[in-house]
Amino acid sequence: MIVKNSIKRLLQYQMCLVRLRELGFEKVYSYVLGREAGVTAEQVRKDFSEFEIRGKRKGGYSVDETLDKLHEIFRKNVMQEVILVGMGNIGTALSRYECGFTEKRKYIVAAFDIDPSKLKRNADIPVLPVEEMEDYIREKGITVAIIAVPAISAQDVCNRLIGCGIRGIMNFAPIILKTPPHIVIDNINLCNVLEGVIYCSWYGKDSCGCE
Amino acid sequence: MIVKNSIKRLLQYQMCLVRLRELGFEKVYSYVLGREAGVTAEQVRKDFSEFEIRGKRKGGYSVDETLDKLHEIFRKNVMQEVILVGMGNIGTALSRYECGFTEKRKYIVAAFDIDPSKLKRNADIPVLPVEEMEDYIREKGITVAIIAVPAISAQDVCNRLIGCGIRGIMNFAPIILKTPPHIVIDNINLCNVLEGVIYCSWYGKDSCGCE
DNA sequence: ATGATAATGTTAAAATTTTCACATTAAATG
DNA sequence: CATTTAATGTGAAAATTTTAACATTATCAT
Repeated sequence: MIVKNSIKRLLQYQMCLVRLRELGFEKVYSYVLGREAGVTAEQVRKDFSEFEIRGKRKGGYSVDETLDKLHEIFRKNVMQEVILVGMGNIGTALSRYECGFTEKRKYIVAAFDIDPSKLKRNADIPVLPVEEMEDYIREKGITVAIIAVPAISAQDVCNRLIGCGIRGIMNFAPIILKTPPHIVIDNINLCNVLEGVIYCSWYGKDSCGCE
Repeated sequence: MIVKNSIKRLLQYQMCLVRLRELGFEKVYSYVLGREAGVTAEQVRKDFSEFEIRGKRKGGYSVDETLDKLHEIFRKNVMQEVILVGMGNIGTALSRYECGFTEKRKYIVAAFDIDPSKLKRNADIPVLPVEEMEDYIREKGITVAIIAVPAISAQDVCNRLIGCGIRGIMNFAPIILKTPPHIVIDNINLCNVLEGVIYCSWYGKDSCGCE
């Protein structure tokens, strides 16, 4: 299962709205938000319509009300606990990453690694041996995981995660994981993203479609 | 300008083919490659058709020939030099990241940071002060950059990059950069990706569209 | 050889996504 | 208070993307 584009845009809008609020905006028009989020005004209105976010016919959208609605949609009030598997370069960076714009909440509650030298049971985000992974997930009722292990072991890790109740996976291993259809997965292949940018920057507009 | 989906899939195919070759495959059928890459066989054939990658009516696609074609499309023989701006968590991880599956080439040739304590002029990937960024880019003729600075300074960095000839940007700052239409940009908002996965893992299939 | 088979390649259809157009309505203005 | 204005909200159109169907052709078996 793949995350829908409209969901991704909604998250963009959320991010933009937080920033606009910081800048003192109390209301925002679809074309302003569109400009900020890099989409058309029509797209903003259509997306908002789909999720029943309403504005005022002349006055645009209330920043606060819209953010409230978005926070509700994305359950910002509920604690979102996520585990991280693999404390290599990417894993370590993620464990330290604080997103600049969205409201802060606790994301990663524990990390797991196979390498004994990386374990840190008492750190802020404890790094535990992978043997304890399944028990931890079951005990805490975790449902979302980040895979940041080498490609060779990613499918195995994935299977184990699904086996103990994980339903959503953000995967950084450069491999397409095979999962049952109800599992949500987002593959982020950093090399491929870069290659795509390089390709399009060479071949130009026509080869890459839209604007 | 956004990177087209078919380009992204082509890169997936490339990755899968490298792996299949390592496993000893000499030819591959569209449905096998589709399975590996997480798409349908028709999609594979359609994409290959678009880029004039041909197979044999019964024998499938030659792994080597297809990879040659893909390498040509993505100019794997040409050195692809990229610079990195911002040596925080993400930047540092990227500077150390070796993609597991695609052929190795030199990607990041230099990094830039504003913090004097992070500079390392003689490292494998030198970390230089941002003041030297423009000169470096112009001198070496770099055209692609990775932005991994805080959101607050990302637009400024972006403007400077474009000003000295950068045409493609992979952006990790949680903000939509405003760029002229011919600039290629791929925004990777890690928090939003995770939020999207969390959302869909809660609300399930129907809310996230396709399979 | 020759026919059956099993894959590709391509054209058409379906589905999805985005854009457009405009009716609607709240606010501002005189 | 009526009129104008400037935004939203939505249904239809357009564009894009994906899927299906099937004609084509290389291979394999007899």
